[in-house]
Amino acid sequence: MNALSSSARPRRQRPSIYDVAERAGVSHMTVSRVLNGHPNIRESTRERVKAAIDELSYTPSSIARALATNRAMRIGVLVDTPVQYGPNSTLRALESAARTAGYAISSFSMSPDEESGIDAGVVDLVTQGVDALCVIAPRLSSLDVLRKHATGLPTLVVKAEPDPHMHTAAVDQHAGARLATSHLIELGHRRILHIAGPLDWFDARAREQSWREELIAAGLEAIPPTIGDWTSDFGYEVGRFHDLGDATAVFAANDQMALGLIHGLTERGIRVPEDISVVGFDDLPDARHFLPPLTTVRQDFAELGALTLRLIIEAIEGDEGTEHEMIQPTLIVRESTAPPRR
Amino acid sequence: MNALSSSARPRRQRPSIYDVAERAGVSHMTVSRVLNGHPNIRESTRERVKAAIDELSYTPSSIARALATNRAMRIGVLVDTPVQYGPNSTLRALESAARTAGYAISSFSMSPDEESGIDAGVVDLVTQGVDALCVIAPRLSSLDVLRKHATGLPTLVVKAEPDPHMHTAAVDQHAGARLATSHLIELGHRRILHIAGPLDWFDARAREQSWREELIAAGLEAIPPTIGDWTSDFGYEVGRFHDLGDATAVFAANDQMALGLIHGLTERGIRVPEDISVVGFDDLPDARHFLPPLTTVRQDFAELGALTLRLIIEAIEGDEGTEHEMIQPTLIVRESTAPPRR
DNA sequence: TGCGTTGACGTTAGCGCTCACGCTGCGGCG
DNA sequence: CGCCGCAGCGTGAGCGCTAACGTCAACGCA
Repeated sequence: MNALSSSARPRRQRPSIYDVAERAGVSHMTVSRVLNGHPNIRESTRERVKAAIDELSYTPSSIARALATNRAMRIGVLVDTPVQYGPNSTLRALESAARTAGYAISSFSMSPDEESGIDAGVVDLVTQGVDALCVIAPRLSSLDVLRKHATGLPTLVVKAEPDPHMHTAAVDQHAGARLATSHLIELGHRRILHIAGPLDWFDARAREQSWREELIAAGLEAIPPTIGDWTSDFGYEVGRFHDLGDATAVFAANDQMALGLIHGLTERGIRVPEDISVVGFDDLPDARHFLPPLTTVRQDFAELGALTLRLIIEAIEGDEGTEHEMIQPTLIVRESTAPPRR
Repeated sequence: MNALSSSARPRRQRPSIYDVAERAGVSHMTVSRVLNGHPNIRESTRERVKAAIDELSYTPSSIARALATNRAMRIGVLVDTPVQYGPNSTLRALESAARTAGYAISSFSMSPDEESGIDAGVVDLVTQGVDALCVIAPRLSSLDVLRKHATGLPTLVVKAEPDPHMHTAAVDQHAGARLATSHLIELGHRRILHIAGPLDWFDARAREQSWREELIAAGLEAIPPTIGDWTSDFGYEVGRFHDLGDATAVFAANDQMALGLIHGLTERGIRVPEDISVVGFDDLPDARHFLPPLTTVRQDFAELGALTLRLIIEAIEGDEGTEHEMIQPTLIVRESTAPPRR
């Protein structure tokens, strides 16, 4: 220790492990061992140390620990448009799961309007010294960036298709879209439109693709989908102004576009579900109070967060190969769907 | 430097400042100076160092820097129920503002269902070594906990009333509630109900109080408000089952309760706005597509985030007294309000 | 009695930085 | 011509921890 130990430590900052040690009459190393639950510590000393710890109300510095162990116990999360319900919920669930596992989260949000791209995010998080990277709701282009950067960190992407180069976890988007589409088919609909999300999003692609496949499997025609941007504004435009032909049902790629769609249709005098049935995707907490209450596909984000974290930790510790796991969504039938009248 | 410098550094981890120094043929200190933009570096050496930096694609370790400077460049944010639009937007805006100022964010979410209270959050963030604390959308009880813990860190609370002990910033909730209420009064309504948020939330209290005051100032009676929980489910209950007396208008403390309320009213055969006008609070991105599109009070969360960050940084650097600043909300009139028919 | 073993600690070095110095050479000035 | 001063670097030490050893009694066992 240094010379001015017992008396004047310069500024009364947070107490260090040495302060605790001195107070308990042991070496700093013993304190460290107590903190980390090592064996071979006499019960009496352990208690002395613990007493000193809360007399000083000492908290270990995770910064110093990170420097010494080269493990920050921190996971970096890149998340696209976290104002959206899905990404935000996933992030929250992940944060909660991470905390119980002793990990902290650093999230880097990318808005479409900000020009701070995924590159900047990766650099930012690497600088922060995270132990792993997780990407939520990525665009196709994100993966190229990730591959190019080659951080050397374990990386997991939340997407519904496996990837040869990274770990993946997701709610099964394909199954969800099939659920929605087959529900409409079973009700008797033959002309089923789709309002897709931006097709540079994996989730949007998956939903569009499985909608199409389900229609074809039923011997129905897949009219080219309308490509939206996830917003209720866009759904409104479609409902208000687009030519819907002889369609009797619409599968919207998320609840917000479904909401806007219903608004637009209603203004035009088209009733839901009497004239047109509408299915959404996500099950927003408010979807049950839309007018009419929305039939939609529910994703269990809490479970997704837990699953994601589990895979990330496996990747940090083991790092054998690339894993892929999925969670099954469920269909929630409410009042925005009905059999067609014609 | 240590003996095995030039050849075998044990494991090819991230390069350190010494690797850069060696490659540029200077001392580590010179590299540090270049990194921090110190003067008194010859232009030629600066360039050599910069070249070495991106040949090695070196990124400084913010962990080591934090340990050395005792400044983590990190702000800890405690946020209540971040699935809600308001708190989530504030958090995002704060994150974005913080990043451009060179700060990172550690957020600790408290859900009502998790028992991880604010105490746990404070300890967690202090352990992470944050430079300041920020509390978003707090309950009354949170402040007691904060005061009790006495972290010694600069602390800012997002609430509409000044506090003698901490910095505060907020959207002016009182002004917002007055805006909503006076709008209804000006339309000619005399019996104006209020569905409040949980009264242990500062924001809920402020809105309730100013609704009341505005009514009294206009010589109207303030019927005791219904106390809700922010959810559309609750709004639905009220709309569907509560006795509304001879009220012709309702001011809901947030958009979600307004949405549920309209749903409930509609099911009961009460039309909005013909029979009852409804005003919300928040201006959710989807509120313009509710049926009918919702009249509501908009809060500029981006500006709030920027303001909050500015005050926090002032607190970290200066720390004189406690400041309080507010942002003004605006009323967005849409179709859920109209003059009463009687 | 001698010696290995083990429990219960202490000592030292080092993680990647920054801070406070120390040192050198060169220009200027009395 | 001597000396001061400053630009332009380099040298330690130390931030709060942990990993890897060292140490030293007590104990067991042949």
